[in-house]
Amino acid sequence: MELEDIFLRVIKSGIFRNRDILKPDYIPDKLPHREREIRKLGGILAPVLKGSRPSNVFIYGLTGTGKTAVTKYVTRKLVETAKKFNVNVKVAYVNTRQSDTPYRVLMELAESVGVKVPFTGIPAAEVYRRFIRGLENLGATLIVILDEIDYLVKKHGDDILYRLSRTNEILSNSEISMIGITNDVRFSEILDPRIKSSLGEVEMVFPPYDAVQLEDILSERAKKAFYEDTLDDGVIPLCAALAAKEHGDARKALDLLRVAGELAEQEGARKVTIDHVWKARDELEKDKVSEIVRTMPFHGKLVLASIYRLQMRKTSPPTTGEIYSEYRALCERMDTASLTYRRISDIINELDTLGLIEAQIVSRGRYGRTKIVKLNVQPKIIEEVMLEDRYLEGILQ
DNA sequence: CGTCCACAGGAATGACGGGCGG
DNA sequence: CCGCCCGTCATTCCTGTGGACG
Repeated sequence: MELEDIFLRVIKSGIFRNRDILKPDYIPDKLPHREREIRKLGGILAPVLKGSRPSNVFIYGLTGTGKTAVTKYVTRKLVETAKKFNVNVKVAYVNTRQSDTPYRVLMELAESVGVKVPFTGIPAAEVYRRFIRGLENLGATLIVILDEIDYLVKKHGDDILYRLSRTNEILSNSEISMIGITNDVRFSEILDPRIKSSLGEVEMVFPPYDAVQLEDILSERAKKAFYEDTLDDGVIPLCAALAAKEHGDARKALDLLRVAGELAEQEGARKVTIDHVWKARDELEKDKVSEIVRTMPFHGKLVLASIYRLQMRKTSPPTTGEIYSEYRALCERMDTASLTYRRISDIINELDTLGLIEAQIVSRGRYGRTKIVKLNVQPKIIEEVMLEDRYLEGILQ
């Protein structure tokens, strides 16, 4: 198929009215099945409009349960209202998975109050001081949203949470109030009790969506995103069902629907079909994996290849020890110095957090305690992705 | 009921490159 | 330009542990 044909098809296609509505960062004006949460969070933050500091809030919920969307939605409305009543409210949104060091978090906070800070070179304490100074100059109430906060704490401890939670004692002209968001249900267990009580003045839990609710969400957005009669009957239910299997992840459901639409468009189809949804599922997985693999350090790729090889060869899922010897053998073949066992153990954990594998600690009694590892993506996709890298092609054989 | 396997994963430390402030 | 501090990756050394086996 010629490239120009694809362009023409997309131009002529009557499928998408506005595809941005299905993108993950789009915040709709209606969030179905989250009305209760919106009202509750709104109620918690409302006191800021009368000049008092809102309680800190802690929000739990699995990925794609609307935590971020609800928080952004409510704080956006809050800022709008504050403007009308001439109240000085600022919102700082930090995703601590992207900004995954205390330094970078402080940097983003500083930037949210208009202070520029270099990427590195100065002590974190100095960034903190500049942030405080910047905030005092504004004389505002700053609502700090720390999204995916468990990433930061697991990697770097809860020091900055402690510091941030006590910042109000230093401030005279301003205030901060915090919203912590996490998808780790057991996160509070690893927190220092002092931080837990100050950060979790109010706690909210976002339940997963079920398939029916996901259908509502999709239908709501599809009305605006697609032209009428462009979706086959089964499309939305299938997207919803697939996402419901992944613990009711609405983001996943929207991705599926959007990519299915894009595939239909590129084919020049008049309608989005169930088939497009299945293809979309494969494509999303492949994109995820190849993105991760591309940015992974070399030895991470070798470890992943080792796991793949073992899984193909053996019937029982491999353990850390087996993976390590396989990895050593691969290193030898590639004429590369191997890393230590300890490091590989960490890399396996990293692959786990990235979602490429699923690692589970098991005790086999007399025969020791280890971690058994399973690939969490289709082997076919690992193959495709490894072939893209010319240093790695052939490594799977 | 104690032992002991096969690891998990914490702590300390070091090498290294980037980007300051002086 | 230098010295300093940073984050990142890696090594070394280490203590901790669930449960089948004897």
